[in-house]
Amino acid sequence: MRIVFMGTPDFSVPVLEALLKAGHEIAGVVTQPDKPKGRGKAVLMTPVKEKALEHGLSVYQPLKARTPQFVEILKGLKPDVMVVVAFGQILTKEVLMIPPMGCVNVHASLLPKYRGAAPIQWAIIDGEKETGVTTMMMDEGIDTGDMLEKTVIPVADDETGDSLHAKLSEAGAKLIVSTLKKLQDGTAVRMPQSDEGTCYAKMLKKDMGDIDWTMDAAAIERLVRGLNSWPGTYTSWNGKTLKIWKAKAVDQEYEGACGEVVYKDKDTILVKTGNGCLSLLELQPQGKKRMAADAFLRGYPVEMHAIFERVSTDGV
RNA sequence: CGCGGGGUGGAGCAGUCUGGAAGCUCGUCGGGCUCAUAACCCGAAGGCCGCAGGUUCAAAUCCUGCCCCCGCAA
Repeated sequence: MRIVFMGTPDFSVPVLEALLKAGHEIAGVVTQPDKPKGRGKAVLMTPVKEKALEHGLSVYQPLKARTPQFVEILKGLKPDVMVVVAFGQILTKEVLMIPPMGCVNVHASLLPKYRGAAPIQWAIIDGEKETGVTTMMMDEGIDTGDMLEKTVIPVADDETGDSLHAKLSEAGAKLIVSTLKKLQDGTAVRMPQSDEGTCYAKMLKKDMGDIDWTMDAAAIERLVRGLNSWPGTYTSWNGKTLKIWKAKAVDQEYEGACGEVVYKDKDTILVKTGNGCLSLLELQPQGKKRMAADAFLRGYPVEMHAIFERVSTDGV
């Protein structure tokens, strides 16, 4: 089929590659404009743009895909279908109606659960046992269209945002190929989403990673895993920010305040939380590399009863 | 020219301001103690102090240029 692909981050790349491999004709690739990123001020291409250029595809980077000018461009590409994966812009009805076969979206959750921007991470943070990917026909709502196919993926005990991202991205790539085939054959079955059991996975924000030590240890552990590697979790120690890369909830109670170091040996730091303790396993001081707890303790002798606290002073 | 931290034996750090013997906590290896040990005691190996120039009697330390890593911000 003749396809216009819309996507932006890493998650979209395997899907684009799968479409190419399946022999579809990519009439054009639409991605977000390049923005200054990184430590200097270098303008970086989006991952999708990089991959598209590698394959010699035409790339479009509209500031807004809904402008009349860009709608004309899209029409001119004459796609049979548009495949949208984490594009990052909301498409208007006018855009959705361009391809005769409609617009298919790959979404990283088992809809109708976790509609929205960050379904992968929220599934971990909420402690879901399984999640997955769903293909659907897009409509004007955010992730509300009729569902086509699903793949269920179990959430591992040590799952992180990154690891799940990789699994779902790969699953999505396989699924879209199957879905397109069914659309082409006319064997695709549209299933409307029920409005029950939906929830919205709001966009991740940096300050979500500011650990609240009054929460349950298990919940903090899930937060640490879900926000790894981006945006990451952190706390404040001795007035400096300390990133927490890896931590494990421990079912032990000690006397002390939430955020207090209640146990320490040469490779273990236990911090008291609202319920149970959190064992800090991999840390990163400001300006330093991330390191395992034992390495951290050699260079930064944390004292018993030291206090970890929230970075932001206002209660959020 | 966005702001900032850092590169010192295998690991993590101190020392740099105020030049003048390479240090700390570990790890490794050997030996000892012990029923035993990740515990304890004794001993040893292991460093172009990121790279290149410069100043000096003398540079990890001061000056100049470069490379690399990282936090914030986007």
